[in-house]
Amino acid sequence: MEQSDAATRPRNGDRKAPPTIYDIARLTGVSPSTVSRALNKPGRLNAQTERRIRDAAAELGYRINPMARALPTGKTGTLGLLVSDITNPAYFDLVRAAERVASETGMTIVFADSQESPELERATAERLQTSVDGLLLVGSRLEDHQIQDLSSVKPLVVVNRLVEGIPAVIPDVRPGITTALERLREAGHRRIAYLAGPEASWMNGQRWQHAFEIAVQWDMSIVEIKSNAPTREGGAEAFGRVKAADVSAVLAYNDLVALGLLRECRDHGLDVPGRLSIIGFDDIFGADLPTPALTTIRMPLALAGERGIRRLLIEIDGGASENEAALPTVFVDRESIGPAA
Amino acid sequence: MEQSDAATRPRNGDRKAPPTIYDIARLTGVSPSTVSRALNKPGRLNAQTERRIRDAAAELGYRINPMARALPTGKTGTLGLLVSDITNPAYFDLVRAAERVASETGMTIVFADSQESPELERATAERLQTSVDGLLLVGSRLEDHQIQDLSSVKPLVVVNRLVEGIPAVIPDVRPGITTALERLREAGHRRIAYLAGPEASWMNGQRWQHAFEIAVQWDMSIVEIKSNAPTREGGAEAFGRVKAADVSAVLAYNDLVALGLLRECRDHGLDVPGRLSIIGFDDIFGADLPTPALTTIRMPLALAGERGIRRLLIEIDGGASENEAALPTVFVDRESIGPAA
DNA sequence: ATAGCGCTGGCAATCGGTTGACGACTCACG
DNA sequence: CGTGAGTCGTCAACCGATTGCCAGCGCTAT
Repeated sequence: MEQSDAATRPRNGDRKAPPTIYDIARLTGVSPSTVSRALNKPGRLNAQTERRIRDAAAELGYRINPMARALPTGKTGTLGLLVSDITNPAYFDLVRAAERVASETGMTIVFADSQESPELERATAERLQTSVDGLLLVGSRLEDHQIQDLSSVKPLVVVNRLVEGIPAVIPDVRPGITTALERLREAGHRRIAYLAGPEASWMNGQRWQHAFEIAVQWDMSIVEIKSNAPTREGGAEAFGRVKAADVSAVLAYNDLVALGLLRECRDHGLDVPGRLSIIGFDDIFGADLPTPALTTIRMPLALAGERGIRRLLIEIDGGASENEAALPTVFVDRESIGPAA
Repeated sequence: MEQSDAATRPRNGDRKAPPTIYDIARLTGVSPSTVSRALNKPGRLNAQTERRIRDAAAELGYRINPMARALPTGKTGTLGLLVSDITNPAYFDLVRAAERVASETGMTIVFADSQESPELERATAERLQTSVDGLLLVGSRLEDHQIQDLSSVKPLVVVNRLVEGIPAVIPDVRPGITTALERLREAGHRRIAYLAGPEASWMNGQRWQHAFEIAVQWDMSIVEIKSNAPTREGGAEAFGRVKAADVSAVLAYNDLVALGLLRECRDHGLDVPGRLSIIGFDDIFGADLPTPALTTIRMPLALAGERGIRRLLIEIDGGASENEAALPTVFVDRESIGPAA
């Protein structure tokens, strides 16, 4: 592999310091405070002076130093985004949407992943808090009081989680689950299983609870099957228990475990959807790839990311909290469900 | 959906200012500068004084204010990560590895996505540069001179790209492509196609160039087929042109286009690998999901992310640049190639 | 003529740390 | 007992912006 020549590459010492408002002030013969006003209090100054200063700033290629501004104002222009597991494709769209909204409003996203570890999540959250204006916690595995503590330091919004006293953006899983169970019922399924996610996940609780209620209401039997991890491996590993449960359909915590289970079924020659129907959750990238393509319940995660950031911005401004319309989930029927065996 | 009660939620005014070194100084009866030294120059002070100060700091729950530190030192403790498209699963592992290494060394990652737009990439890079110690550009779509300009402002490392005078981390595509074409040749393929990626992508050039050289060397014919976008849609859209090209195998720019093409073949009843063999690039999440599972060339992207950040840290320290061992790609044989029709 | 006002722009303090220079103090040694 | 070498902690300047307060100016209204 070719290597760049150290002699021609700019070393740290070579880089010239970027221009400051003092440079502009000197160039235009005004004081630094006037420059500051010209740049961020339009109208406060004489129009000509302002023009002159702006031109000089443009000419020098001036860019404000966010650190220097942060000191007196206390605003860093930065938002923290903390997700439980970045390698879960479910978060891709959320992250991107969040990043887009943030940069549209001139904010910068600092980003971290807690790798499903509550310890790491707490430590990271605390570290980030010193340098951001607010924090967006997605799929937090912390306990309620820990989240409340964090919220007493800096504005904070949670996504996929409900905590007393904390602003939240939460998709409503009910419509998706209702439709899904309706379809299963129409197809003759009477015994189904819920393949669970992490216990620390609030969203897992929601999914189980609603599936349970609806199943009971419709006279279907439902059992909860544990999984080791909310990943494809976790789903594959649960195969034996699913088989032993003697159910005709499985609703999985998320698409990752559904995909893992689906693959394991294929490898063991268990026909899906002939012998077993499988429904996932999230509608992640790749859910439509296998044969049969995965039937799933789509979470509006890009929207959740956008709403989360907007909500956080309002929170930072000290704005009033308004009730939000719920973000509905939708059932996406593909190929992994069929008539009960 | 339940809504949190605005009255009980901490509003901005409620939050108390975090402790500063001045608070610690007052508490322990020393001067602020002594506190500063106690905290970052271990050994510079009397052991007892240092102890007393550290204890007081711990008791107050002191956390350093990164902005305040950044001002005199010029070091923000932050690294910028700019990828061409965050929704490409290829980058997930890279991003996560980068984040992990960064936080191990106490750095924070600020993260942005340029959505395949050079304009946006440049603007974002410039904006980030004011608040980071260095920038990692992954799969940049900028022109060489633009990258060089950026590099003259702050330390910068590129991944998946080679630019004169700029430190780079680059997987070596040769081994993977060589093995792949070897297999195709053994399987009797003589006419193959390269389904191309974005012209602004240096990596696309590499892949084409090496595939071309090796094909020529082995007396296989090879044609380049354009695609609209490096996505599944782009791959699907190229189906007609692939069919018209009368080749028995396709090497795709990346797994996304390979997957798109594969799906389109299935939908049109073109047997893969019976009538057409397909090889992807990257080995992204989901490549093993379809039937047939996608044969591909794996890029060591997590490793690239890690190396990229380490290299950047060295660059920031003004350290000497050392030649790096190349990161080899490996051929992952799954189910999408077979004997030539 | 003068008080009063709005418009402009400067002064200086401030945010929270970092760091070079320096003085006070201790101690050993000749 | 005087001196030189360390050791320890303080002083004060500084990083780059923001902002409350004030002064000078020209103008109008009384």
